[in-house]
Amino acid sequence: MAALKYELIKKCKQTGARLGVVHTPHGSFETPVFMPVGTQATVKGMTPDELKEIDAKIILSNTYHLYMRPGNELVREAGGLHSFMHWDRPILTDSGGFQVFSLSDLRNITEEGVTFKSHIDGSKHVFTPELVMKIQNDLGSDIIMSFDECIPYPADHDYAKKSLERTTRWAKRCKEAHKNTEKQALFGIVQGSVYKDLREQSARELVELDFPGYSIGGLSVGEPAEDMYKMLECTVPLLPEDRPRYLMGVGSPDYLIEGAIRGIDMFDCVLPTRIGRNGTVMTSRGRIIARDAKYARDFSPLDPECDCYACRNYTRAYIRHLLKAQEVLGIRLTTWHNLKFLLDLMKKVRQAIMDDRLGDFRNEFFAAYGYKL
RNA sequence: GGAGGGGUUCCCGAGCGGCCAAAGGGGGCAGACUGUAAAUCUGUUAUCUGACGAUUUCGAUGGUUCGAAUCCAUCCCCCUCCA
Repeated sequence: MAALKYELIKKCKQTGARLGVVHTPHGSFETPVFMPVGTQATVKGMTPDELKEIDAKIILSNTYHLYMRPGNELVREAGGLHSFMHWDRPILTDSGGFQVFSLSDLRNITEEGVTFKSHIDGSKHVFTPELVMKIQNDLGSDIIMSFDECIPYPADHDYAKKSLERTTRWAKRCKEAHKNTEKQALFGIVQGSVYKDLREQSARELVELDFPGYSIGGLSVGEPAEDMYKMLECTVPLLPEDRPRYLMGVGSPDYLIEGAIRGIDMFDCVLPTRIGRNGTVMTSRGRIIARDAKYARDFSPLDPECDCYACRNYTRAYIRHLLKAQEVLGIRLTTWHNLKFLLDLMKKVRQAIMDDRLGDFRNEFFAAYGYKL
């Protein structure tokens, strides 16, 4: 039996967006889904029970970080990542491909793989597709990513092409190295920067390799939103209908809705947790910087339309006070709220697909949030 | 009573004749953050002006000097030690 099954429930008549269910060894989740990021085997500031309370169905963790610390062998000894971190629902692990991008001054890329200098102690490590598979097999996540190169924006066509072709070769090596196919589903990652022909080439090459799901990477790295949407429009139609499509690293409300409209099923992003820790919250009426002085005497909740733990029990004035005083509860509450906000947003997106009105929902949401239509 | 040290912009604290509206912290204010090297980073913080620039600041008052937070005099506070 395969580790992953995608079930298409229905398509929105208004937009073509997909409502589906993904089945994994640790349970199922409805799509489109937002996955909170827990890089170091923890969603910063949240316990697994709290994540369940806000109805998170699947979370993300990271190959590079867990390999560096505490080490994949240790996680395996602990009984795998689920057991180690006390999370029994699905987990997706990223391959370290994003660290190829974000730790660019600490690494060197060759055909064989990527040599990293550890950001922790400077020690040298070589990541190959085979090692990345071994690490993720040790971690035991339900959905694993092939090792890719996430290139910066802007990138010239020539480099983007060479890079995507190497990413395809690495994907092939990943597929050959990955033996635990009944417990862990391996996704290939589409690259190609903002070039239509390259995105199409990448998608075709990966589909040829037949993965149980497909990721779209290398977007939301600084390119204009319009470019990202165009890339989705030319990529998604080339991906098989019976497999989930995962847009990596995307998490602002507009991107989530626009992504769903273009046929994306899965999203992850550090945005809600990071901006929460830095004092910004997303509300039904747009973003607010909760630290700002104008909320010092605002005794209303962060978002009057939200029923999360923070909004049920605390005021903007109190949360602002906690943030200013650098109390951990402050960033816990903003994190909690932001995650609940996005998880609720995706619930509404799924309902709108069910009701064939995602286009209307988009317009209503954009107007309330303050986005341009 | 004697000997010494000190009072700097919201706070702490550097500066010790011009390059000083005054380093550096802190605090305040504002902004950014999108497969997490992030509870981080950036900007700003005398007044007036869009800007050039102008004006008032370094305990107080007077003075020396082309020019003073910086030198001198007097005064007012604070701290340490001795009696």
